[in-house]
Amino acid sequence: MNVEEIIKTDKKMELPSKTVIHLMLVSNKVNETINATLKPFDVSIQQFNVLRILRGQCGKPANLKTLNERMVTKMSNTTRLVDKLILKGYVKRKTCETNRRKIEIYITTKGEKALSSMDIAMNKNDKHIVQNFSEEELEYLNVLFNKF
Amino acid sequence: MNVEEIIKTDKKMELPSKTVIHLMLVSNKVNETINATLKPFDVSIQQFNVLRILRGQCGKPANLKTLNERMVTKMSNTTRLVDKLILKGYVKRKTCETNRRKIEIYITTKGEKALSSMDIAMNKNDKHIVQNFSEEELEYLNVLFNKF
DNA sequence: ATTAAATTTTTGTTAAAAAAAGAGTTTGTA
DNA sequence: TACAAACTCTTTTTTTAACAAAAATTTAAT
Repeated sequence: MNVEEIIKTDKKMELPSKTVIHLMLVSNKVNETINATLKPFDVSIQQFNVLRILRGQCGKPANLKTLNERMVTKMSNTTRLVDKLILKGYVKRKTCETNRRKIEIYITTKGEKALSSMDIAMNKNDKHIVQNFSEEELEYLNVLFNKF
Repeated sequence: MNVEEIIKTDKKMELPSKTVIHLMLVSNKVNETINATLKPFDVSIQQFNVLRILRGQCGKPANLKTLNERMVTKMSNTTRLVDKLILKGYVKRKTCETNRRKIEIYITTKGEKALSSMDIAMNKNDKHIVQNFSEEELEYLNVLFNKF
């Protein structure tokens, strides 16, 4: 992937702008491979992320707000995103007893199993995506990412 | 932005997976700022990109296929994306005389003017996004991006 | 010259995302 | 208690994207 080649005509581009465009190109490319990887499982990236977050809760439920803070999508969409996961039987929803505004969301056994097989495919894809990096480069890339 | 903090619970995550997630978080964050920056101008990121590509053509028209090769979206949507820009008076469409399958797309003077003011806002935003980076770090980040 | 194939763009349909407004619940304060 | 404000979630509406298929034109082959 080479930005210069893709953004041929704008020669006078400053480094910050170039970097941002480059970032977008990279993330679009990566996103495509992730979508393709998850396609056989019939879940979106966001749905996959929710499942992972729920598993990370280790039995403890997560409410919508928590999910949202750890995710990218907008609150209003999280509701329906969870709806879809419920339809698939991957998660369960239950109103919190101590604060009835809150909705507690759990991953089901079925959800955990599905997630396991997704993980295998995703891990393979992740490795493929960064195959041109050495371990040191990856470590440093993560350090740089923290500066955003 | 710190992944560890956001993906708290998954301790056993491998470096490639961690990096990919980190990338997604960063690009989502950056995307949000870009959307916010363009919002006052009432154009989407994609529309902005089309305008930039057209300006880069230096008077020469671009057809839909060319636009598409330099963009992310699907062909079928590029048609409608250009429709929106025409409605705003930012671009013009004209069928090619030598090959009437082709549609030539030009940026208008109004479009160029609008784009100029977007550029100022976007450049400012780009600089803000990478404010924590030194120039060397940015250069190296671009080198690393080329490895994807 | 006709027909088949390829190219370029558009249209229609469906699903997903963004934005804004709304409903129910709790908390704090007078 | 009562009332306002804050919190959490849902609903509705509008945009945008994805996918499949069709339309229009050109190219190539027989």
